[in-house]
Amino acid sequence: MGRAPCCSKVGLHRGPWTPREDTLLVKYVQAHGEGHWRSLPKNAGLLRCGKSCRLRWVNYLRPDIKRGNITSDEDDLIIRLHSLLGNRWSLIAGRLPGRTDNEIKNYWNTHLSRRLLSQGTDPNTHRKLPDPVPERKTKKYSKPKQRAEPEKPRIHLPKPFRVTASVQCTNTFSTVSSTLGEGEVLQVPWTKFANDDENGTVFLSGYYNHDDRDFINGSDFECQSYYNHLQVPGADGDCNSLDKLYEEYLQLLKTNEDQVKLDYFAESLLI
DNA sequence: AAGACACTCAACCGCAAGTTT
DNA sequence: CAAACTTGCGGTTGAGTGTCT
Repeated sequence: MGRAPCCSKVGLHRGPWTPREDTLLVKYVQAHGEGHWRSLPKNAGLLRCGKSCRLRWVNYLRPDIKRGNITSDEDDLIIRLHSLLGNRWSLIAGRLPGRTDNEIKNYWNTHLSRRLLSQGTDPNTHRKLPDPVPERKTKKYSKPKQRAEPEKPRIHLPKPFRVTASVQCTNTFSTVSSTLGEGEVLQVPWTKFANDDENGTVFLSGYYNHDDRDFINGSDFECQSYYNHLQVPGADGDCNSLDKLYEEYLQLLKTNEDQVKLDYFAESLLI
């Protein structure tokens, strides 16, 4: 598959993964955690290169992978994020819990870019084209059958985040939590104070546990602690951060001629 | 029924950025 | 500080499968 190997990896297994290899990889990562991909194959008894192991884990074996068709809401979000971020697939995937950058990239290339073209929009610039390109008649295609996999809980591991000084505290957890299912991720936007030249948003992630009606993994705790530490004025008063961010986001989309603002916003999404 | 074509997506690559020595 | 190593990203490829003729 793909191109010829860049270097000779004599004796290494290539191509599609076998169930046995998958099992070995999953067991090893469950026991030792992610990382150390270079030494992983040897330790796990796999005849694969570390890169291949990482890719397989990240794009297929991770327990938080969301299988199934991409919903229209996700469609919409991908298009909007792409208009802001371009082909930064990993960033876009970071906003879609359970989706991988590879999946979104594939989906964009096979569905969305074509659809935008047919709607008269340049998929690269998101600007109107003079002449819409008629959509190719797509044949009905159903996904090839995947190996049967046991139902797994959807857990979205939070991405590392950077918190800069002077962050506006919000209490959006309760606002959003009612829409979350067990184990689903919350990504709460925290807007920064605009008391310096930086505009931006920091996304913090956590899990919502309906039984405890609380967030786990410490993110909210850490943030709260951080706020307490900063003693930010109004730290417990503003519950409308999500709304504000969304409005801000819509405004930017409406005025997408203003590339500077868009770039600013896009930059703020960069972790 | 069979071959040609269309389509999807897993897996590959090279490269850049980050980290360690 | 530089070299070596590791990790992650985006672009690309082609095997496998569905649909059409």
